[in-house]
Amino acid sequence: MFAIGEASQQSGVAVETIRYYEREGIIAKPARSKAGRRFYTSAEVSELAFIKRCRDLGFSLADVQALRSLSGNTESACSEAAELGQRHLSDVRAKIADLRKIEAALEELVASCEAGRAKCPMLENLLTA
Amino acid sequence: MFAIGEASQQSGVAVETIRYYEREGIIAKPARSKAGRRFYTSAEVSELAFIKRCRDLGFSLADVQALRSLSGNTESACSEAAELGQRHLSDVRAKIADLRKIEAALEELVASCEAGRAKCPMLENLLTA
DNA sequence: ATGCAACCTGTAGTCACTACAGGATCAAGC
DNA sequence: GCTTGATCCTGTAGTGACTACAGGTTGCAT
Repeated sequence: MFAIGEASQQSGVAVETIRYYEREGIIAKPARSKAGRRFYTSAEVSELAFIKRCRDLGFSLADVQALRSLSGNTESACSEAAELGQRHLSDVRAKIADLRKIEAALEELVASCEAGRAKCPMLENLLTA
Repeated sequence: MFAIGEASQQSGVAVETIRYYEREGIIAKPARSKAGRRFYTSAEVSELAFIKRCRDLGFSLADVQALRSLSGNTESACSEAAELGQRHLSDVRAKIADLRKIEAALEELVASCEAGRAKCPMLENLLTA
């Protein structure tokens, strides 16, 4: 059994975030000491680590819930998980494409900028595009 | 003078968002009709369009404020604007790099997934990485 | 006994909107 | 003059996923 600080260190999820997950019903309420302190089993710590890995991959908490419910259900879980992953991958690619457009536009804008002019080409562009 | 709906259409900023910008002090309070309806000059509509262009490039509202204040001040405005742009460009590039890592990880995870197996490799990976 | 780190609850703040609810006003057609 | 429907108004609450306190309690080491 691990106190919340230890669970945090082992899972990589911040203490405040663990409490937040509990409040939001994303994880089950853990055991408590007589004085009211939370204690986590190693299975619960692993669950937090699972959530962390999913979040690091950019899955929403709703997706994480869905993935977690799949991990119990062996029947066709894999294709559903793959679908969720695929959909998220598409989102990520769309975001990359958007950011690349922004990157190109910013490069052009910044490049057009030379110090000391009366009128800044970057600002002019933004003002009158 | 344009009503808020027209100002919205011309600038591309949603009506609710225009009111939000006013509440937050990002734009000045516009003229009002006797009945209390907002009316915008074409200069104010251009200002909204400027904000829209900046937001579309991913600048924060704080950055937009900074850029706007620079557009009045000709002295060294350009180099400051360029600096702001450069910094934002770095942020964008960092985000792209993050998303590319996520993209690669997701590709691998999804590729490892084949329907019908008892254990889903994607879920296994997420559960026990 | 004392100090301090770690824990507790509860609330409010972040960012940039977005979505109502519940009502007032305006312009156009009949 | 009346009705209809679009547009407008204020004010508040919700979004996602945390993060940051304030103000207090507990646990452990010295």
